[in-house]
Amino acid sequence: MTPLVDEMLRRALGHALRQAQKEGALPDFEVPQEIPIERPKQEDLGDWATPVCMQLARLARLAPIKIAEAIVPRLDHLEAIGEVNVAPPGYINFYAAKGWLQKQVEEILRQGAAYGRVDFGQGRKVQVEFVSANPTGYLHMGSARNAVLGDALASVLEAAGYDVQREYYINDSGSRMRLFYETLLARYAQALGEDWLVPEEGYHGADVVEMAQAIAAEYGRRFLEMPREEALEAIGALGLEKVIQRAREDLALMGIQYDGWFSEKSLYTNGQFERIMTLLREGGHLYEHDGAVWFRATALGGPKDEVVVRSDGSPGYFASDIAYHYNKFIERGFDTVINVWGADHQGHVPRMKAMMRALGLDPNRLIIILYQLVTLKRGGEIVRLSKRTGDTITLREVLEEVGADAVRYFLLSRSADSQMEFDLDLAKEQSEANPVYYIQYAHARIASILRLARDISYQGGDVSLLNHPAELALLRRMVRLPETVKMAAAQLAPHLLAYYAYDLASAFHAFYRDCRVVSTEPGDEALTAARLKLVAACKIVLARALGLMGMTAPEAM
RNA sequence: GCCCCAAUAGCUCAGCGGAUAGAGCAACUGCCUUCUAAGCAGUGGGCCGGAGGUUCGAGUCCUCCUUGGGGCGCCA
Repeated sequence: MTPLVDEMLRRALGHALRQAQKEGALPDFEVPQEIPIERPKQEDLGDWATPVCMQLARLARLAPIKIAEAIVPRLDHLEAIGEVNVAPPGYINFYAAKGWLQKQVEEILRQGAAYGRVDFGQGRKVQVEFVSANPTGYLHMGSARNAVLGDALASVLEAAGYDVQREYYINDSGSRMRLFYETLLARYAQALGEDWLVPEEGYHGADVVEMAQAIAAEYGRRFLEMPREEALEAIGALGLEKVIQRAREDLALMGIQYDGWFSEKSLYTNGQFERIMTLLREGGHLYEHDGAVWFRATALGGPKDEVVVRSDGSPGYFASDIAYHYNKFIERGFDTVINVWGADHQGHVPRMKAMMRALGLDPNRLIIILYQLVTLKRGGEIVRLSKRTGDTITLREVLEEVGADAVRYFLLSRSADSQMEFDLDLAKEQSEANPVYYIQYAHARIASILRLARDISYQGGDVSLLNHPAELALLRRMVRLPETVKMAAAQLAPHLLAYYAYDLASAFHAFYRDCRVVSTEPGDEALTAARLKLVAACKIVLARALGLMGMTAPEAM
């Protein structure tokens, strides 16, 4: 675990405030629970700052500057902090101690890939469920943002000290699947020369055609010779398997590995659904109307009641969701569950919260991350994404065209609730001047330096020689990884990583220009060793930031 | 009609209620005999959609309006 400077400052400030009150330098007032610590916008104003004295001015009935002057002499000494000063209208500014910055090089090298881990989550069990697209065809570009967000969020939470499980929910039950199976059977028949029609509401994409052709090639006319229901079931099972297999492959191409794939159907075959219905009925949350079973969501803050079991006896997807979340919280014991959904599912959120209350669970333990939909552009035209009309661009196509790293970076560098355009042509054209390469290039440059210095031993390098402004500026960026991880976890905002990584790369490139690492000048051996240590540590931090975003850190470009 | 998200530089977007609002792309000017020029240094570019309000302090919070996206099914 890496200790966080901002937390140490908070403690020191709280202590100093109380001390000043005890000694009569400040009047009695309640010391705020959370003392704000910020990063000043301009570097010359310090590495950390607190505006707390402005907030306290009214409570203390003193000028902010006076409060600051009472606090500063009573601050505990912190190894990380050098100079402390007071600036109008009442800021306390803290400057990182040079010796501490230099020492972080050793610390980063010692921690290696573990650098940046913080103890924010305290081991709490969190599940991140993401993508979970209906298995009615290949994953398309619309799922990419979900995949990237969910995976990066999971990585960030892991680094922040949570016990994280990544899960994919397979919606292998319900009316959509029926349509998919019917489409597949029709396409299969077509592949065998039969004159079948794809259902009007079915899936008209090329992916189903492809799967049907593969099945026809492998199994021949077998499914045409069975009764329709039997054929649907048999070919459906094959289709589902192909879709899931393809999803696994596509996600693996982006470096995404799940811990669990959860089948919706299993909720019905193992009695889970029946148990939860009994539970809800006993709790008085269900009633019958027009032959359907309804959930009384309005009694629990929902905008309207919801159908759980349709009048034809088939459970709706909300029924599954209730059973599924019961399983997550009660049976598997997650403290928090995060579901990543497209904004087109926003209407489900209130009923999910109502469901939590019905299960006797704190609704805040279920966090739904809604991300705004991505509009895809090609040739200046907006591509409408719809699985059913078949007007799609598959995730695979985009990965092959643009590359996984670029897809991840672009989709990750915007906050979830901003709508965004993804211009395929632009992403390809600009790939040379792309931020992705800018960051990766920094990593590759370091790798190249370390290759050149292969025979130089720098273990004993003296970090106190790192005094050049560019070296210290780089160090200042490097040591921000832990707090960036914490902030990204606290705000569930992995896009902060994208900006951090860019900043870090930028500091490295500036350093690279100003400071020669491997020097052939006689007498430079000690400085060379120190700088090799610095860049080796920087490489670790860059790789870590890239890794958290699921991007590769190339050794050469 | 009601609900959710957004609106910041020409374009794409950052900006945890605090100091002089930032970055990339695009435009313009310089820099490769030395560890990768996919780089560096610099210039120009802003009534932070509009109107009120809260606050010592608002791009950030609240209300209303405008514009764009998405919801409001016995679909998911």
